[in-house]
Formats: sequence, structure tokens, C-alpha cells
Amino acid sequence: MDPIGFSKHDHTHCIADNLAQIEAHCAKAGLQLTPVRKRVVEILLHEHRALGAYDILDRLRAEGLGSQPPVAYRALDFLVSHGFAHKIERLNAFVACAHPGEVHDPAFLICRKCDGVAEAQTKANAGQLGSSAKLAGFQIERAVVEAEGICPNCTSDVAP
Amino acid sequence: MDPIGFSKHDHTHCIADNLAQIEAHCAKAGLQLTPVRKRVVEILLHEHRALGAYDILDRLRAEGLGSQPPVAYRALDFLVSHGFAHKIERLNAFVACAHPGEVHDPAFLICRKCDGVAEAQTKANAGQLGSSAKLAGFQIERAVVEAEGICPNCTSDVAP
DNA sequence: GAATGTATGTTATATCATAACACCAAAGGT
DNA sequence: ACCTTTGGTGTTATGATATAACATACATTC
Repeated sequence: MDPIGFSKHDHTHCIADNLAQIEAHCAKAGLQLTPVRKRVVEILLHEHRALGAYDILDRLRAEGLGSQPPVAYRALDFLVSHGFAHKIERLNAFVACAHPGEVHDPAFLICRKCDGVAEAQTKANAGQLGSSAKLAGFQIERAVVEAEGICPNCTSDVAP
Repeated sequence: MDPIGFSKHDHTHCIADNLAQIEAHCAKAGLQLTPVRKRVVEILLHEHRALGAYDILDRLRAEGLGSQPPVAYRALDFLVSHGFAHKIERLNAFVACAHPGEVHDPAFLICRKCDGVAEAQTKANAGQLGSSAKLAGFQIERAVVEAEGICPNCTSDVAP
């Protein structure tokens, strides 16, 4: 399974490119991409799916980079708060951002067969949700949009 | 779309009406609205906000209706699976459904000041997300849409 | 070189959720 | 009437996710 938008791509380049973008962004913004943080984003980039904090922690532990939950959670907090990763609330898990550095309101397509996660774009204040909010006098600051279903690679062998 | 929850309304009637609808629906569909299940949905209806499973459990315990987590989770599973309540993934908490019995794709507006939750309607396959999914060849089966921000009642005393 | 800020290491614990098994009560067949 | 099936509840134990709190380390700056 290698879904970024669920399409085939050169995964090695995809990792390297994203990492380069992240490093550039950190350098520019004066953010410290420490070994643990870098390794966590590498792990996330290596999969194109959501990983739980404890999955990540297991890998860090195996590499001697930290063994207690706060190590993983702190690295993830850094990545999420700077837009290098996102939390998938539905899964209590984390994915690398597909557009690091850009400002965006992410939406996710989660395949329930292969667990792949694709990142789509939305505008939180446009569309149906924006209309409802406007009507209600509600100011949207952040929106969680996570669709579950079947990705194109799994449509053939779909089982209910 | 008329999100209820942030507007004034006769709360006693709102509870009674919803409960009546739920009872009618259960009777019609041959579902057992047992004492625990009924009490849980009453508790949820009484608040217009999301309650954690353990909050609900505490109240059940105080009334001698069950004291262990599975009691609350089982009742909540029943309510959620039949559309009488919804889980707010962002909060790991539950709200009563504002439109029990009707088929709908709920979306939520969550106030970060007062914790109020309003339910709005969307169509999962329409709009921006639907377009993205279509483009990717992704079949949406279910969508989690949860907006966080400030409700109309809290806009005055808004703090960042 | 002391003070400050930021990151990490570690312990302990909080919070959310479910597996597994025992028990009970209603519904339906014989 | 008796039995069996089905679905709900009671309980124990544990799994899974997440954070508070405090100690240590290391660089920057004054």
C-alpha cells in the first residue's frame, strides 16, 4: 500500500523531498529539528498511513532514541503544532503532512481496508459547514474532517 | 441546516420531545430501550454538550444503575449505533442526537469556551470533501466533521 | 559564569476503552 | 410446563491512549 492520494509514486523521493522541505522550513523559522523529532517525522513519512504514538515509541525505543511515552508525544506535539504532521482523531493516530510548510486546512480520506490515509484540502469556512456556522453565528477556528471508506486500490476486494 | 444548541429553547420540552421520538422509534423498530439506555440518553439530552463515558458512568453509579465502565459503554454503543447519540471524536465524548430517527450525516460545532455542542447537517458526498474523494476515486462511507471555535453566546467574552 | 530558555529523561498516574465470563430474564418452539 | 436461544446486565481484569510533574542537560545571552 502506498497511497498519497492513493496513487503510486517514488516513495524514496517523496520522503527525501518532504524532509528537505521540513528542514528548510525549520531553518528559516528558527525551529530545532532535533534527532528525535527528525526521526519521528521520518518514521511517519515512511508509512503513508496513521501510526499510534506507541507504535512510534516502539521504533524509537528500538533505536535507543527514547523509551517513555512523553518522548514520542513531545515530538509529535512539535510536529503537529508546526504543521509537519496531523493527528487523525478518529484513529487516535498521526500522519505526516503531505504539504509541509504550507498553511492549510487538512481533510483526510481514510481507507478502512488498507489503513492508508490521503490528505485533501478544504476551506473550513467555505462550503456546507461554513454556511451552517455562519447561520448559527459560530466562528470556526479549526475543523476536523475525516472521511472513512474505501480507497481506489481496495475497491476491487471490498468487503462490507 | 439549522444547527440547534446555541439558541435559546424550551429545554424541558426539548428533552421530552426527543425522548418521545426515541421511544417511538424503538417501539417501531423492536429495539429495547432499557432503563440504563433510557437514563443515559436522558443524561445526554439534559446537557447540550458532550459528556465523557466516565462522566455518564458517575451519574449512573450515583443512581445505582451500574457501576462499571462496560455498563456505560454498552449503553452508549446502543445509542450511537441506532443514531440516538453521536461520538465526538475530537473530545472522546458523546452527545445526544438532535434529530433522532432521521437518517443524517451529522457535523458538529464545538465551542471551546463553554463546551457546548451544536449539531449541523452536511452531505458527506457533496461539497469540497465529496469532490476530493471523487477525484481520488475514494468511496466515502462515513465522515467525521467537527468544527471547533467560539459559539455566539461566547463571542463577547472571547479570549485566545 | 550565572541566568535563562529549550529540549530530554524518567516516574507515576490519569483517562479512555474493551475482552472475557457469569448470570438472568424474556421469547418462542415443542 | 420445559428447554433453548437471544439479548441484556454485572463484574473482573486489562489494554490503549495521554499527560503531570520533576530532574537533568545543554546552549545562548547578559
